[in-house]
Amino acid sequence: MKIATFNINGIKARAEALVDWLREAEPDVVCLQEIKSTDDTFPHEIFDGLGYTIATHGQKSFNGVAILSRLGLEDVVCGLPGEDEQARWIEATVVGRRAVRICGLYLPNGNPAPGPKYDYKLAWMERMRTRVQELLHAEEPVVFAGDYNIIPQDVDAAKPEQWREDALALPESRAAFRRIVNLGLTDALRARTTAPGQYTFWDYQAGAWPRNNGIRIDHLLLSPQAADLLRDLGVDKEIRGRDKPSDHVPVWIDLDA
DNA sequence: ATGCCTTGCGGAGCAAGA
Repeated sequence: MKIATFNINGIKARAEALVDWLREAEPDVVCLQEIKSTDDTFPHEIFDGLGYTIATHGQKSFNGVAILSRLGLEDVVCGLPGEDEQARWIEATVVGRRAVRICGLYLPNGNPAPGPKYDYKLAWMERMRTRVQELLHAEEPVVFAGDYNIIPQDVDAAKPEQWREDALALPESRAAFRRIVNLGLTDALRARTTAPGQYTFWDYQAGAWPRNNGIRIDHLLLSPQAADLLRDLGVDKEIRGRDKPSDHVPVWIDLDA
């Protein structure tokens, strides 16, 4: 079961590029972030003939998450428990040979820090931690896939000094991320390699892509039962060099499920 | 240097991203 996460940065602006990538990569499940679309205006028609079932949790202009699946989607839940005006979380169960709970998330950016946006980020992460804890009680395969807006360690940035005061890398942000991971999750990429340079985002500005000034902020965290099924992982980096790309690239895992 | 791009909204220039 190939499961990908991709911050698409506007589904309407990226429809053609997304379909091209789907045809090439053939993922079974895709968690999309920043669809920047309501459920009503989500362009379902661009996926016609590709065989995906789609669940969306959108809002006007900003944020918005969705899950695409070639294996169907069951028990869809939108949003973390508690009130939230921002569409950042969606869950569904996908059944292959094994049933896998998929959580697609778009964690708040949090800049500028300190400030109300940073407070919202940390509070959101605490709400996520509670939900992760609940889901882990089932002792089943669960995948938490998305744009975490967290640079876990200095090795995950080309120029870590540029991010010292940033909400993506502040010690309190990293500690909140570790509190989630330490519930028993595996960072799928770090289970495969300790190598530096595994970036998933390059800013549009200041020639970040040609200079390879990237950061790793898109992650797939696995429950113990999902980690036991991990067969392969990849970052589809070449997508970033195409015309009109998202500033993020897809990250995927293959589970023996 | 809160800009350097890019998208959405709406029909000009902001807000937001990271």
